[in-house]
Amino acid sequence: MAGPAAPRRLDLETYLPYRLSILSNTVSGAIAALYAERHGLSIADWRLMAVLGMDPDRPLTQTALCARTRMDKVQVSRAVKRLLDFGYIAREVDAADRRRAHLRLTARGRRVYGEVAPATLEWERELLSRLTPAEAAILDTVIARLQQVADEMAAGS
Amino acid sequence: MAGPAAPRRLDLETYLPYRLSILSNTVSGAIAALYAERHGLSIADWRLMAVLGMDPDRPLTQTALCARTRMDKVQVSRAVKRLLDFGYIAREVDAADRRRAHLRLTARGRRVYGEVAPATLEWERELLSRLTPAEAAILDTVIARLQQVADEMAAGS
DNA sequence: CCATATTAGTTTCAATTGAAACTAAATCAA
DNA sequence: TTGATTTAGTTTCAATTGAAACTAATATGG
Repeated sequence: MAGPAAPRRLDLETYLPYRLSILSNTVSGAIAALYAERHGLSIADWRLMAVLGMDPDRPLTQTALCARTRMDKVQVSRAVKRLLDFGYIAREVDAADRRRAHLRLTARGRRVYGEVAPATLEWERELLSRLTPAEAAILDTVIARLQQVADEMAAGS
Repeated sequence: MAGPAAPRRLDLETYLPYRLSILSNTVSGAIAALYAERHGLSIADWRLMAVLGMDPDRPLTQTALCARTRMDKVQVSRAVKRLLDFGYIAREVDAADRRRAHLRLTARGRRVYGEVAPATLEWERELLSRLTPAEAAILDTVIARLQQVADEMAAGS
C-alpha cells in the first residue's frame, strides 16, 4: 500500500543542520553568559582558558591551542593577547626554539578557571539531567558518528 | 565499592556544548559549500530563500522572515538587499500598510531554489543514513528536548 | 656553509557584524 | 484632530573577523 516515500520537502523546522545550529547557538550563548561580563571573556578567550586549565602544569604553545580548540591561528593570537592583557595567562619563550612560546594560566587565571569551569559543568549537567541515561548515551555516540561522517563529507569524499 | 562519582573535569573533547558547536559548524560549512560560490549566497541569504521557497505562493514580510529563521532584523535587511540585487527575490510594498513589503522568490530565485534545496536534503539524508532508524528517532526527540530546556535555562529560569 | 623552504606567530586591510540611532508609516489616546 | 507610541525596516559607526601578506626563527638540501 505504501508507495515510494514522498521526497522530503525542505522545512527549516525539521531540518537537522538548522536545528543543530540553533541549539548550538542557544547553548553557547547561555554558557557565555556565565563568564562573559563577569570576567571580560569572549567565547574564544574562554576556550583557551578551558584547555590551559585542564592540565595547568603543562603549558601549551599557540599551535597546540589551535589544534586543541579547532580555532585558527589568528583567532588564537588575538585571544592570547587579550588574556595576557587581563593577566590570566603568562607566556614564556621557548629556549630552544625562540619562535615558540609556552602559555600557562597565572594564579589569577587559575582562580577564574576555578570559578567558571564548575559553573559550565553544572550547566551541562543540568541540561543532560533532562535526558534518560539511555538517551544521553545514544546522543554521545550519535554526535561522535555524525562528526566523523560530516568530516568525511566536508572533505569531499 | 563505588564511592560518590568523581566530579567531572572539564575536557572540551567530551563537553557537550563544545561538541555541538564543532558539529554544527562542520555541517553548516559543508552545506554552504553546496550553494556559496555556485550561486553567490551566504548562509543568511540561503536561509531566507529556504523559507521563501517552502511555500512560493505565500510571500512573507521581513518581520515574518525574522521569526521563521531566528535571524535579527539587521541581518534580514542585509540579506534581502543582496537577494534583490541578485534578482532572486522580488519585493512588493503592502497596499494597506506601506511600511511593510511582501517578498517572494522570482522565477530565477525558484530555479536556484530548485537546484539547491534537493542537494541540501540529499546531504542531510546521506548524513542520517549512517544512523539506525532508532538512533535517528532518538536524536530527533533529544534535540527537541534539549532545545526546549536550553531555551528555559537561557531565559534564566 | 648558503640559499631555499618551513614553521610560529603577528599585522594589515578590507569585509562583516551588531548595537543603537534613525526614518517613515501606522496606531493610539485624549 | 493632534501629539505620543509603536512598528517596519534602514543606516551609521565602531568593533570584530578573515584572508593574505608579513616578520622572525629554524630546518633542510646541495
